[in-house]
Amino acid sequence: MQASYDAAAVERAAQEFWAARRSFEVREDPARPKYYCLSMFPYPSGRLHMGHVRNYTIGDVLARFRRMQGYNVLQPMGWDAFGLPAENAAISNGVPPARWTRQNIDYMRAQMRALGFAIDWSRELATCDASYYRWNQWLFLRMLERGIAYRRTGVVNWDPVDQTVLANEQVIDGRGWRTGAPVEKREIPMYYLNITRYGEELLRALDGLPEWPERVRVMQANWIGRSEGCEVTFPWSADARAALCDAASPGLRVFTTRVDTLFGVTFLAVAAEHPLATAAARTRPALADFVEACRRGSVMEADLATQEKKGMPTGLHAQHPLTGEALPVWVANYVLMGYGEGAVMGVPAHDERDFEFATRQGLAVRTVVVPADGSYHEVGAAWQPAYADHGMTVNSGEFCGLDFDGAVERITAALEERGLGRRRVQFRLRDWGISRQRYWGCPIPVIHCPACGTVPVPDEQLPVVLPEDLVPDGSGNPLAKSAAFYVCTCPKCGGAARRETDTMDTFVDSSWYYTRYACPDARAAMVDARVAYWLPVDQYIGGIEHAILHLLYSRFWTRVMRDLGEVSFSEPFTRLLTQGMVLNHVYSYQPEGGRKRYFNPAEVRTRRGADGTAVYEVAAADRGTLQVVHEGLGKMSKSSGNGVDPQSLVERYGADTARLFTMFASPPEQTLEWSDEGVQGAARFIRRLWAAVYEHVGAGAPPPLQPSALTGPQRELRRTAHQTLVKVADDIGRRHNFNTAIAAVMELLNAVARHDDGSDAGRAVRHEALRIAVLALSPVTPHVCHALWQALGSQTALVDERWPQADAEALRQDSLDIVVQVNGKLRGRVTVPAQADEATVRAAALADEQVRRFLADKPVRRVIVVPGKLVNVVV
RNA sequence: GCCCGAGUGGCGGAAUUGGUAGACGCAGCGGACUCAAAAUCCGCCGCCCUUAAAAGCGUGUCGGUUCGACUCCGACCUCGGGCACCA
Repeated sequence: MQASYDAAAVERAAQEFWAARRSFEVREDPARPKYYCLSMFPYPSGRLHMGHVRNYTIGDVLARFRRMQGYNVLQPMGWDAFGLPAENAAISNGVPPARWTRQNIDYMRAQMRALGFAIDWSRELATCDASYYRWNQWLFLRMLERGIAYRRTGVVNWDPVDQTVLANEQVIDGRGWRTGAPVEKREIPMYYLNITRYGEELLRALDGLPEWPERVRVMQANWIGRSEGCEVTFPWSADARAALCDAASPGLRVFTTRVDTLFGVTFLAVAAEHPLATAAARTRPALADFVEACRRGSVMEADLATQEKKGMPTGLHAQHPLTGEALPVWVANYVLMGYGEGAVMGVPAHDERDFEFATRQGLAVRTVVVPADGSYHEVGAAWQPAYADHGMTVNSGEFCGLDFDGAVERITAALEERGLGRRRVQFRLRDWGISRQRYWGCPIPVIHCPACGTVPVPDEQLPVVLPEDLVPDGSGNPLAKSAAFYVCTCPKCGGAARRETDTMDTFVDSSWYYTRYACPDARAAMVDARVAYWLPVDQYIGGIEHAILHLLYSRFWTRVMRDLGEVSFSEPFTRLLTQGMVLNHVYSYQPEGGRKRYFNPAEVRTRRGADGTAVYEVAAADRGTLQVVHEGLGKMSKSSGNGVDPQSLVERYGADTARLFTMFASPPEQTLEWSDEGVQGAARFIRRLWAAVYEHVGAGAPPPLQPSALTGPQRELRRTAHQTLVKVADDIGRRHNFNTAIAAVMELLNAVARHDDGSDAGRAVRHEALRIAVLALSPVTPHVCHALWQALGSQTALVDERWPQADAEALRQDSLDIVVQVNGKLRGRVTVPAQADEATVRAAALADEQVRRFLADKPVRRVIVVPGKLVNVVV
């Protein structure tokens, strides 16, 4: 054994050992319990960032721990290889996305190997491989057959200068990112997946995911947004009927959850895209301008929700379904075409948005619900949240004096009788639009024939292969300009036809990759029998930012596969761990009138200024130093220039130090603050562990441990070691708090360092303690532990070692320290035998001198004894 | 705007089911070793008042429940994630 720790040599040796033994390649083994441990696959952006290191280290710790517990552990890895950044790179440097992506994958794979993850690389896949995405296409065709996939128009961001569709990310302050032109909305035909068909099931099944974080389930439930309400038809007045020229339309249909407020309706409002708005705009230029104005701006919900509530009357009317009153119909920008019917009934007295709108437009406010406690009888001039509460109906004709449930029931019945309403469940969840007008994605397998219409590509012609030599230039999809791609013959009539040039949303790729890992080489089918052994995923690890979309789409896609008989489970991920972001300090400098520049914290030096406050400086290229501003902590990102390159970290300290620091600095669900000093602390601990083993081994092999013949301090160290075993297993296996598991091993090493005992028994106890420390830390720092395990004289490889049971005899305690409080304040401590009963503990507490001082001569009113912990004396 | 989180010493964090607030680490201070520095080892380290001890105060703010609250409840403030075409 080397006297000093050489991370590079230790890590190379361990990785070569694992590679030669193919330690992490796994097969189905029905005799052993399986554990499928999966981290979200990365987008191959070029290099790993610290978020990846954190994500994959968490997964690796869990995978290695479960392996030690005897599970047959699968930990695969792959690449979410389609997406926008490859096109952006192509625009700026002319390299085809395929080449850029594959180079990035090669580089990042090497980085991952250097970090020593226990990955079965034989299962690696990339979503840009035709052998993978052909099954996206195959399943899409099955969905098309069943009506789960369908075509309709949808709204997109349109850059009028580049003549291209923009992603939300490419819209900055309502303008195109490259052209700066104001973005417009445009309706184009797109493919949708009918996820709302599964809305009810996706919502209910959340209850069957007890090992998902509560907040993720809540977010998904809110996203699905099931609400029970009523669909109400307001019959057209003559003016609206005339304008619409649609005899089939009986009236304006709205959805409401508050049909109890029906008598408070003073106006109706429709979205700018609603057919009535279009019809009314034909004869009213001002309204046409307003509708046109609503079409400008982005399609993002956050923008729509924060914009000023504007509206304009259509001049048309519809009739109240029960009173026949003529109600004005407005166009309002806060009504969304995508939700419900694209029209709402306006009840200013009992809905905050309607109240704001009515106040601004001078529309009437009619109170129809009052609280049971009589706290108000009339809605006032300023909005109060209580106005939206359920209460008792008033001013509602024959429906007065009813509570919410009663009013809903009777009013709905009255509407049903007239054929103007019915109960309905409405979801906030919308169908999933998967068409992207982009090149670097999975082609949608349909053909447009002038004679036959839209024709699915026959299965035997799959995959529709994406050509890999095209280079996007920012002016639209190059597939749409590539005759070699789009010119084809119709599979039905054999005539000339045009291939669909839209590609699929990359969320499709990531909706089932975890299933394919079970059988990455299956050629004849999407999945095969091996899936039944490995799936569902036992532990999924990834960023909280995926809490809704990716996880919901995966749950949906899995159900579609289930209904097609491809898999037999409904939920793909049994346990979910959502890791927090990695943060670092942000430093910037903005010259007057110039552009703000960011500086990496590694370049910034801190010193005390004349007044004692911190001054931050960087060395300027030309002369002297430049004073920069500390903006606080921010997510590590290219744009803030505050990233830490894992590569240089591994080169400087080794993979184990990188892994140890990221696991120790904070619990996985919380944000992680980068700290160079913390990294050094992690490196220091590994050196200390190495030195302790080196020193111990240098004294020769100790004799076998005789547990029954130990001194007090020897028993104490042994107890600490076995307690550590229990705590680390619980912290890693149940709590996923790796930071406290590591702290426990640090405490054990501190105890070993204090254990200054050269006797045979003392050395035997130390030997056991060091073995336990190395074993317990091995999921986190596998390389150095691999070497130390050998140094401690083990015949077996650590990677094949089992997690030992703690020795109950070693854990046993003879006496306990009990805390004594007087009126809830800590006043003393007493030591009692471990078996002492409540009366003994109580007597010992009351007899304690410190305690008696605080009791003085006051009568004891009550004594609370918490067994094994504390006594509280109340006076 | 809507939905979901988080706030504890100089710093990262610990306190697992309502029961000792500050484990472990970082930084700092003092000491040992060294010609010296680095590394390493030992000790101290919430605030306040103190020679010291003891007392008092203390988990974003305000209020409540309880013998007892970082933990539960209500209101507020600040920071972060998501909002359907970034992944």
